[in-house]
Amino acid sequence: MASLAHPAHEDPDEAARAVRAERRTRQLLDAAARLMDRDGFHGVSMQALAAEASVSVGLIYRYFGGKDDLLLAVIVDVLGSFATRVPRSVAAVEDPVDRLAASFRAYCEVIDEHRHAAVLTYRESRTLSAAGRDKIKDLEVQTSEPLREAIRDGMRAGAFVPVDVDLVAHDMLLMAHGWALKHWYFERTQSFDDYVSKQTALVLNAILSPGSREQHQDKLALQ
Amino acid sequence: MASLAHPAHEDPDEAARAVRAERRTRQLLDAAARLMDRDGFHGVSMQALAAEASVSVGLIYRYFGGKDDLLLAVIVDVLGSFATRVPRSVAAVEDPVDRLAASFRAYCEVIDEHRHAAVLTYRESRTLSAAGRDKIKDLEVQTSEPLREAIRDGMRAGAFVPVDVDLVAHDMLLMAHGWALKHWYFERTQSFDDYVSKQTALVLNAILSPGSREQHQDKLALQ
Amino acid sequence: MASLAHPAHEDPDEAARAVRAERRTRQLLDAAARLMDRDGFHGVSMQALAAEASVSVGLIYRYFGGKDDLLLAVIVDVLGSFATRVPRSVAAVEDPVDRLAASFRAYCEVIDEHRHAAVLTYRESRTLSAAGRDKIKDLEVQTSEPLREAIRDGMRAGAFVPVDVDLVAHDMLLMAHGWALKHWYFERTQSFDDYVSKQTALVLNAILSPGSREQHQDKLALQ
Amino acid sequence: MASLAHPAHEDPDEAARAVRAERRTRQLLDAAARLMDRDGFHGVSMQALAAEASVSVGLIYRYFGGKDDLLLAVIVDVLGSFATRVPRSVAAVEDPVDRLAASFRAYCEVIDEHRHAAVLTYRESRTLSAAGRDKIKDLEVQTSEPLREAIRDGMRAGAFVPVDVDLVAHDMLLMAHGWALKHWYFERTQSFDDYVSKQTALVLNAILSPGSREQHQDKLALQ
DNA sequence: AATGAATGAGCCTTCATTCAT
DNA sequence: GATGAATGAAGGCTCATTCAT
Repeated sequence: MASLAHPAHEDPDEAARAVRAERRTRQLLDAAARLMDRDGFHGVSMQALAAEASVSVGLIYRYFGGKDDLLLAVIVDVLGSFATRVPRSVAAVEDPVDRLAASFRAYCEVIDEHRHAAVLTYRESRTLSAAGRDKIKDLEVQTSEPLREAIRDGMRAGAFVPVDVDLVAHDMLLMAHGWALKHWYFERTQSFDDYVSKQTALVLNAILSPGSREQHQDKLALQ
Repeated sequence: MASLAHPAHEDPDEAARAVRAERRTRQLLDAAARLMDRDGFHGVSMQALAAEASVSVGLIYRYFGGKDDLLLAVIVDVLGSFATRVPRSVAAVEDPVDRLAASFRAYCEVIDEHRHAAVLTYRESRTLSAAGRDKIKDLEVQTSEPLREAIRDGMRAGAFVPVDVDLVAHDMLLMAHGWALKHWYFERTQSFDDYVSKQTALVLNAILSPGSREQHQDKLALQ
Repeated sequence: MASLAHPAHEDPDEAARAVRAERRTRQLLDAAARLMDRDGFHGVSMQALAAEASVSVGLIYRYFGGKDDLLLAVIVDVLGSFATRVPRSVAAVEDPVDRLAASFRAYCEVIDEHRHAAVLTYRESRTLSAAGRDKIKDLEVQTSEPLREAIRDGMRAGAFVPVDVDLVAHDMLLMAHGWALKHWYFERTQSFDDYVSKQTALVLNAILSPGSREQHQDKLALQ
Repeated sequence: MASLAHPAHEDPDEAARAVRAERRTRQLLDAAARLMDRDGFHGVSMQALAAEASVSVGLIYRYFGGKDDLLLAVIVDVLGSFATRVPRSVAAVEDPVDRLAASFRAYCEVIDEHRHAAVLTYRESRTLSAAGRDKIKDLEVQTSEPLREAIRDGMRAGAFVPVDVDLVAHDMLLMAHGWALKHWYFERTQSFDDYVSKQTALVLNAILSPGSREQHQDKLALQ
């Protein structure tokens, strides 16, 4: 915000400060995600967080309004990764079917990387204020837009049979989160790649129109 | 002691006491599920719980070892409903495809009825002791057995194409829980029945073998 | 009290009741002493006590006014043992020196038998009400009277040199209690008999008049 | 960290902090001893203690692990006084008899000054953890070493007749504690000095060898 | 006389938050 | 900006005591 008022190129001090602030924020966000994943939101004390991030307790309050605020920030931060990463992975893909597959894979990758924070959405949502919860719901809907778009495009192009777009997108998101939620179960029996491929195959088998099946034969193996 | 004089099943005192204890347990379990669903495990104080259940704080500790123990009991209680209800709903169904559909519907029904407690599994698992977590994992696996069995039978009978049984069962469980997890989202756009029918259709479209599709035509509508 | 109003031989019911009450009281007092010795007054709950004594919690309140009252009763009970046992052990002993030795031995024996409760006097005195504390102080003074009397008689007879009677009696009481207080230390190096003999020898060496030493030679060995 | 830039003994920050911490610890230890003496360990609540020490409840936990830990610290603190004060009072005394007398007087003085805390050893030992109890036993043994040494030296030099060193030392310790334990009784009849002199006389009368009595005539008056 | 379910005040402890330095 | 000592409200839990049966 400050950087909007005083453009960086006019005040080197300001700029340096902004950079430092950015770094601090990252440092805290990462430490928080790490700890909250391990011990749950309520299992992490501000003092433990300060220790993990190697700062003083007081400093956390310079960057975040309080513990709840921090939780919200952590969750928003992950959801932000989807908004950044997924469109990037999909930008060049024309074919809607390939795009759906690529989006799904991108989701799964982000979740795999943030397995920490991904589950926080499920676990700690009740902790947030109504306002925070609404913000997250919005972001979740926004975030799954690439999936919905691919499905809609595919339907329009006749590659997919007509389906309830929201429902299918929701299922795919659930499948992506499933990797984090039931990681304890699947990690013993299959690799991340197996998981993604098989789930993609299931979805495509369910919604691909008869005429498109041959073209995407390679993505339909269920086992 | 009394049971030596009068066999346990006849002793009116013993029996009356057991009944009262049962009622208390239910009363507490229900109040706990209700409150924990609304405020999260950590958002519920034992005093608030006592008030909700209209008992004193101390009494809770006669029936449960502590707050953690109570959470575990609430979760186990729901999982127990699956073990009781699902097999009953499915007992008479011969055809594996119908059985899969019926099982899924039964799961969804139980979850719909226990929407409170169902999400606790996701939200509060980190709170549990390692032992408690293991117990729940076991129960979850046991609980999803009817789904897996139907899928296996269907595959053997040629009704389903070959699939990763665990994965498909897991996806269906996720879909069932999805009704509770994203209830805030779907309740505005569709009824419980719609949700179940469409999800069933998606699964069957994905795994039904070409030869069986005609026979189950009525369950394949995706919209 | 009731038995004073209605002499036992006139009302067999009353008598039987009194006997049962007596037995209950003993049962509770013993259980309390046992448990309080092991876990300290505050470490014993009324429910634990009830269990140890194989009665219900409520019943304890029929016999004692409450927990504090029970503690007082336990302590008074032990102090009562002194009043009963010590004079009996000493009744026939004429010689003041022998009487002092016999009294001391009797004290030590009672303490050894009630090692449980003996330490309660030291440990839990602060728990008692002022009234209770005063009662115990009185009993303690009364209780040590045999020692003081022997010392006084011995001084009068010329067997002991002139000493501060109260102080010597107090020291001997302390020595007797020392067996309970430091039992953990001495039990490894000496028997009860050794302890009593040596302590007696120390006292006699300290206060025996020169002219009486020869006569009590056998009680003066310090090692 | 600071100590890397400025050696610990020069760093004013570090030093100031240490001093403040020291002061706090004293403040808490003293308040605890005072209150626990008056009301017993279990009679003192952490809130009452905080009030007495004029700090917040939470602060106590920065300095001590908990209530039990604090009790242990109070006791260790007193026992530490013995280890510091007694040897100092005795350092220059050559003659074993004088040394024994001086040690005993020093013990009594420390106890008189810490009358509060001294009795805690007797009263609350059962409250401590096994580890804490062991630590205290060790310290008690260590602490009484000056007495034992003086007795041994005196025996070797022929000033004392042969005695059970441990037992005599134990008795003297008991006598010293007696001043605190039965203070309510003796304070009415005699001064601290009287108490110490008479007790010393009793011990010396008991164990001084015939040949040394004349030389220590002045310390043998029993009344 | 006896039971034991039920109560609720009060305790120890934690931890989000503040503020003087 | 940064620190960390200090605060105190609130939570989980225990247990002496009561009372309907």
